[in-house]
Parts: sequence; structure tokens; C-alpha cells
Amino acid sequence: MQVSKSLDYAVRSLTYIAKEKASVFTIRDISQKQHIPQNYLAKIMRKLVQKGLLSSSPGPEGGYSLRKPTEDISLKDIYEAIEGDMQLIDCMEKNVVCELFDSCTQRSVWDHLQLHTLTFLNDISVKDIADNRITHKTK
Amino acid sequence: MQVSKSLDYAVRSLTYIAKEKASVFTIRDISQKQHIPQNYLAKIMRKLVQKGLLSSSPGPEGGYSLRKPTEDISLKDIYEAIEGDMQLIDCMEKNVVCELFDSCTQRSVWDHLQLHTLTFLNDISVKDIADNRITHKTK
DNA sequence: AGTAAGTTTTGCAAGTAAGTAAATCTTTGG
DNA sequence: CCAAAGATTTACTTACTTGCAAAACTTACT
Repeated sequence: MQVSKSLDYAVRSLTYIAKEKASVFTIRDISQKQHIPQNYLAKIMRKLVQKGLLSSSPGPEGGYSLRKPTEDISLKDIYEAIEGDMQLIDCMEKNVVCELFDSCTQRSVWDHLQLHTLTFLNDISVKDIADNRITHKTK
Repeated sequence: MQVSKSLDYAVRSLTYIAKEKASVFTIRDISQKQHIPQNYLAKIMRKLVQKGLLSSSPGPEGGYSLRKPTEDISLKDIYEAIEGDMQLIDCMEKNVVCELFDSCTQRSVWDHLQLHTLTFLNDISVKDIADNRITHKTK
């Protein structure tokens, strides 16, 4: 159970963007400041663009910029942009009716953990991180 | 962010053991009943033995048995037996003083999530799962 | 001593995440 | 139109997880 590099890089990049006042950022800038491999970052940014978190434009004066205010971008949004819908485990037999289903008390444990985690991620915005204000409201 | 197969298999196996009344279980039995690849399971069981959750003995009448009551084995114990200490992310530069440390508001987000997750795992025992009683006390 | 039932170890193959390098497309400005 | 600055895409390593197979070790029993 690990947060992937991709997700960490994505959050790191968006937080960087949130902290700076500029409106357009290049891959080179972000990758240098945040120590992220440039071509790898390019792929990550692409996903963020495709999912509508960022817009991009090539050419001089080009780069990436935010599509919405940073308080409206949650960690859950970033997670899903990068990794797709969360699925903490793959059920034993994919796309097949699971023989073990009836006796599977297992499943609900991971479901609970997943719900917990999603709630946690949903409650934190990029702005919260940029402002270093990440006390999670445990309800 | 995924629960590894290894961890899922480990929990599944221990839960199976907790549910049955026998005192000794063979790899073959567990792998057949729980649909877990036999040789892969062997490696997992080995870890559980090394970490003191199970004892094992070869030969006829041999197999694996519990080292302590199932209510005293938490998901956290199993996690740590299989994966080692939880580390949701590897810091940017391993074993090196991180240049970004001062401005790294990132880190504490993952620390919070990790703490959350560990608390969750620590509150659930194998017995809880076997008895299908996994309502987590969100405090 | 020998054999069967078990665990334990070793080696290999496929799939995926992470990283590296280079080529290609797109816009801006002369 | 041309060139430079940028994003985008493609291809190739590297390491790790998962899975598979076989060999090696250990105990109980006859």
C-alpha cells in the first residue's frame, strides 16, 4: 500500500502552481523546482489536462494553467485524474462471479478502508495544502 | 494506492484459519479453499511465521498454526508482517537530506493519511473479520 | 533405512510503475 | 514562410509484484 510517485508528483505540482502567483507554468519550470523527471512529469500533466484540472497550450508563452480555483480541487480529484476510480483491491476473480462471495467477510474491510480514505482525500483541497492547513476534520 | 495481493492473501488466510476449528492447516488446504496460488502462498506464510504470527512444522501432521488468539492479531500486525513498516510515500530523495524539506507542505498530508490508516488497521482484529463485525469506531 | 507428507528455497516469466531519451506536433513572432 | 519555445507522443530500460514450477529440506511412521 503506497501512494504512487505519479500521484505524489501530481499533488506536488499542483501545490507548487497554487503557491506561485504566475498564471502559466512550463514543464521545465515545475520539474526543475520540484525535482521531478521532466518527461515523466509531461505524462502526468497530460492526465491532469485530460481530466479538466489544467489547460495547456504549446508554443512560446505556452504552458499549463489552472482550470478552476485551488480550493475547488480536492486530493480526491487529483487521485482520480491520475489513478482512476479507487479500487483498493481487485476482487479475487476479475469480471467473474466470485465463488467465495458469500463467505467473503474480507471484502467489507477493504471497502470500509477505502471509504475512509476517499473521505479523507475529498476533504482536503490544493489550497489547504498550499496554505499548510491540513488538519483533517475527523468526524 | 492499492492493497497488495500479498496482504489480501495473508488476511484471507488468517481469517480462514480463524473461522475453522482445526488447529493445524496445510498450505494445500488453504490455497485450495481460498483460491490462492500455492507456491506464492508459501512465501506469504513464511513471513507470517518469521514475524511470530504463526508457527510451522514440516512432515506428516505438519502445517501452520496460530501463535496467539485471533482477537490479538490486528490488521496492522499483518500489514507489518507482510510489508514492513508503513511508508505511504518514499520521500523525494531517499537517505538524503531533502532540499525541498522546508517548503514541503506535501509531506504532512501523507503523514496524516498514514496515521489515519494505521489507526484503522490497528482497531480491527482477525476475530472481528471472522465474525463479520468490522464496524470501525470512528473517533 | 526408506517413504510419504509437509514446509522451505530457488529460479524463471509476465505484467506494471518509474524513469530516460528522442522524435513529433503546435503556436508565437519575425 | 521560418525558427524557436513549448507540449505531446513513442520507444526503450529497470525494478518490483505476482504467479508458476521444480528442487531441497524436515519430520513422522513403518
